[in-house]
Amino acid sequence: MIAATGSHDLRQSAADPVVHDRIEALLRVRRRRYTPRCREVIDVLASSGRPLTADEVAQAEDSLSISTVYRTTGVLADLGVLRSVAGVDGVSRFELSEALSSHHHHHLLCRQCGLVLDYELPAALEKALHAAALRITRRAGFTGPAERFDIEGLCPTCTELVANP
Amino acid sequence: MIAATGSHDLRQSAADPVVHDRIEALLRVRRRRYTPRCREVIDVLASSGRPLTADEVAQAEDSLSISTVYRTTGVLADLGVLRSVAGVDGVSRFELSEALSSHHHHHLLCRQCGLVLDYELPAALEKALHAAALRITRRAGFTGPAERFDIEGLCPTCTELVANP
DNA sequence: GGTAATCCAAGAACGACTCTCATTCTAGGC
DNA sequence: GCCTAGAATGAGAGTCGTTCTTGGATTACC
Repeated sequence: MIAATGSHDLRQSAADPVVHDRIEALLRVRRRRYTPRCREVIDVLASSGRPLTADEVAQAEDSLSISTVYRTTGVLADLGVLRSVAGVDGVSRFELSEALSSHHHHHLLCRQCGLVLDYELPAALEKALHAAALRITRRAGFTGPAERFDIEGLCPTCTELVANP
Repeated sequence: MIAATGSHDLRQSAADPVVHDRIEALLRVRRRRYTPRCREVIDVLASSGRPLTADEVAQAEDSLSISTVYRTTGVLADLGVLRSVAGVDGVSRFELSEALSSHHHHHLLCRQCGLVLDYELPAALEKALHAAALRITRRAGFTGPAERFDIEGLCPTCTELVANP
């Protein structure tokens, strides 16, 4: 399943109330408040069908300054609420962690404009990949592995632009 | 197979003469010289068992200034001689393209220090992944896909550091 | 209501990378 | 071997994404 194909717009719905509750609980443990700014960052990311750059998050909400977005995403990433996605354009993007968004997925990246979309793999293939990743990390002495099956290509918009410049 | 496990040192051997010849031919078509600096960049990358940052390349050869490394790697990446690898630390690393290094591989990344190592997947799994990637990109309207099965974790050195700070 | 902790915005600082420009090198013609 | 045009080089300035700092605003808790 592919989210936000073609156009680069954001979805309309905000984050599930349960998601907010879980994040608030996590923050409480760390003695941090679930502030309006923090909630806004979560809502923007939850309502987008794809990982967003700090700049995109700040643009989506007038009340969010760029430094607030960076600070908040940093804290939330530390807590495991957000995941940082390294794009091919050197700009990092943020998305809700899989534990909160409740669907395991990988990324489809455009090597021209840096767009990042989500997709899901068939369960059988996912299982085989996971087993292979475990074997490989163990052999290399790595710990705490997480695998990513990223696919890089040209998005429809950039493909069109290359064909008809 | 894992290259350069544990210690982060570089291999000793330089690039295969055939590799140099092929790169020189590619550069000639573009009216560019295969200069000593350019050759040094290739040698450093070919003799390393893992992708290197621009800084690491410059450090490996006293005669290479950082701007020369960035300029040269840019040209060589355009030609398809080098591949740029986006690390988890936001620093890009370079390696010989698979066409030249003649082994298809993926990357093992340390989320702490950013180290990138190479590894190879069993052929059967590689084939299944490739087929899945084709299906997914076609459905999303992407073109020219290239898939990457990156595994992220803590390298042995960083695992040790976390255990005994 | 008081106060201590946290949050916030603005802007400075930082670092990776790119660009600029004066100098050096080199291929190819004499 | 010498000349010259054009490519390559290195130092340093500039750009841009990201992080840090600071001083004031807000909030939780008493």
